[in-house]
Amino acid sequence: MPDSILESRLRVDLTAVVITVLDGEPLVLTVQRDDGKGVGLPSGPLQRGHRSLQEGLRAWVERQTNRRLGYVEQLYTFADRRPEGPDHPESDDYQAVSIAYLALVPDPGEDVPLEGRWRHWYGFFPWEDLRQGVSPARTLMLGRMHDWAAGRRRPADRSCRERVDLVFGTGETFDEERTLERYEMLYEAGLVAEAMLDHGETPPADILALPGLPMMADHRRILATAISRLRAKIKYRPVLFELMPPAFTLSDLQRTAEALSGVALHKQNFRRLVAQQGLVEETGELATDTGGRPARLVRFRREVLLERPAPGVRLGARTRTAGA
Amino acid sequence: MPDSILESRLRVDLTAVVITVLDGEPLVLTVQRDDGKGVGLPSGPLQRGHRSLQEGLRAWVERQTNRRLGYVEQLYTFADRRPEGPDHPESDDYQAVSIAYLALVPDPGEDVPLEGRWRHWYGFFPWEDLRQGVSPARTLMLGRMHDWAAGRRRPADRSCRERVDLVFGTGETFDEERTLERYEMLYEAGLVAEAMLDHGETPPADILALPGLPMMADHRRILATAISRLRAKIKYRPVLFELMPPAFTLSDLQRTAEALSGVALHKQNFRRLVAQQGLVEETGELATDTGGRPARLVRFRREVLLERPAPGVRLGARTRTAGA
DNA sequence: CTACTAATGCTCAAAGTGAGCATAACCTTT
DNA sequence: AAAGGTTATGCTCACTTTGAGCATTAGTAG
Repeated sequence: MPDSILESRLRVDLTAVVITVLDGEPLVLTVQRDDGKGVGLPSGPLQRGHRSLQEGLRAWVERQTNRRLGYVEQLYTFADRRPEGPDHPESDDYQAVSIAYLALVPDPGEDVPLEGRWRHWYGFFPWEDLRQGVSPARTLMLGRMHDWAAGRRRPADRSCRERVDLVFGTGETFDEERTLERYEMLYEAGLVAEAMLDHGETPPADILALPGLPMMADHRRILATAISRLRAKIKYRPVLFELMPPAFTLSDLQRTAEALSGVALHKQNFRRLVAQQGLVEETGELATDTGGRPARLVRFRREVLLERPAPGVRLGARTRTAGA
Repeated sequence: MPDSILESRLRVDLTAVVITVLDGEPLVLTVQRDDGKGVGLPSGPLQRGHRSLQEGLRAWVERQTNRRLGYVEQLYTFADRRPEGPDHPESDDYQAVSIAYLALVPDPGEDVPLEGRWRHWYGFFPWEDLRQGVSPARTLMLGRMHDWAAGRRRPADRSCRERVDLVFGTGETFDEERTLERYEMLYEAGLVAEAMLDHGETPPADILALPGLPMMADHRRILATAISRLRAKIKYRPVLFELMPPAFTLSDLQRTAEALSGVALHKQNFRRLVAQQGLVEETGELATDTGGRPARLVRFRREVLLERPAPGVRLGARTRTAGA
């Protein structure tokens, strides 16, 4: 078969995971699709007139959110396939290629009308929030994964159960960066509603009742990709500051880091790392609304971007939580 | 203007950076374009029948190289624009979206006929090889960058010269992961032939005479992206072993690590790190062709992929080279 | 004035890292 | 067979980075 017949032109979509942190809670910008497909990420086709992929995305999101995006980085490119349900037998064609981006905006406030809505990350991934130790949602999902693992024989010498424990982490060994792996494992186990929807089935009530809101198409997977990337990246690039106001306290910074990483951090060590690396400088002012001793206000030293090779906010030790 | 008019369907290309290491030299698979565009990376359109993007790429490269790809990872998605030369005034359309992948194959040997050719990395990026200390090519390019920096006034307080020194590294501070940044800086300075070709001009002889072979379109940039990613990744994922034969010596492994990272490593510390992390196990055999004391042969412990969260080959200290 | 809260300062042991000396086991040459 | 070259491997030691926690400070609320 000559290639020219097989080749096809495709729609190219730009999809945005727009993240912010408000009052210590990580939020993602979502849109509600009219066609009943549910909650999704803002997304639009690459158009003539977009000067570049990233410019296309910026234009697209700014039109929707009325605010300029600061930090934007490409995440991953996915090929959406037509659903393989009974309606589309043997459909071997792509619907679109979708290029996903991660964008960070500082505290959005409530002043600007949004076409779309900020939602909590952990509404979609309740098992990813370990800040208060183990959440009931995490325990429940881990239990379900163990049930699933028990009912499987894997060819590998490592048992499936061990794999689950490794990826989900038992207590101290939770690796916050493996959000995507955890989602994919849950998907494989059929514990997320999308796994059924993708096969054209209606998820049974007991799946829908599990913690974790679904999203349309593969958007929850894209969000998981974004979370994994962001959790890794804050450690070696100063992206955290893209989410901060011009002046902030070290505790604010730590709260933001904890919001994203989903774990509680050791306070003294966190500030030691931030201070040692010269990531911030004092403004000279104090924040008096702390409830305790006033905190010094600091600002990000933009110069470090030019000075140091990998100036991330290394997170340091976590605080030990009883049952985490 | 309604979106539907602006929307366009595009060709989606899959581009592969296929890497191997042979006798301590890092190689990349290239193809020579008939149309006189020069050397490029293997690349082909996404076709109906490809089950996924990655499968498309695998099929595509396997057909060309007659060997299965092992490790494959998505690199980045680029939008190629129509050249803006005099022939295409105001052309505001994309030629294609190109999704680039990084693939690793073990020692290719010479047995299989290739449509394409393995070429040395450092033929395209001579300034990236610091294994023997500073190369003349690096000194030359750094000097040219200094000339360029001297002729510029930047608004930032940091001088342009300091930025150059930071990204290129002076002696001890060379950061091997910043290959892409260095390439982009050279591009900005007009010191790579592509910078002129992209503007429809013929590069003058003195640019073409500079070290570093050009590639067609933005393929050299894609290769730089791959090198940056790979140099970073070997430190926290055991991808190095994708390039090794089933049994190898620790010196072989180190040579491969040095080939990729472009720096010479401290031997004893390198083996300490590899040993401590349990990345390899002994086969019990010895390699007697070392020229000195025979080396123990080891194999990669695939189990570590399941055991440890980030089992990379941390590179450890570099050997101090006189003028590096 | 006291209790409470959060910020900040400081210590200390354990682990990880950079650098280099010393020894072992093979080969080739004398 | 001994000497000398070459590479592999073992080990030490100072220094830095990290994990963890104690102690003190400076506000607010009663």
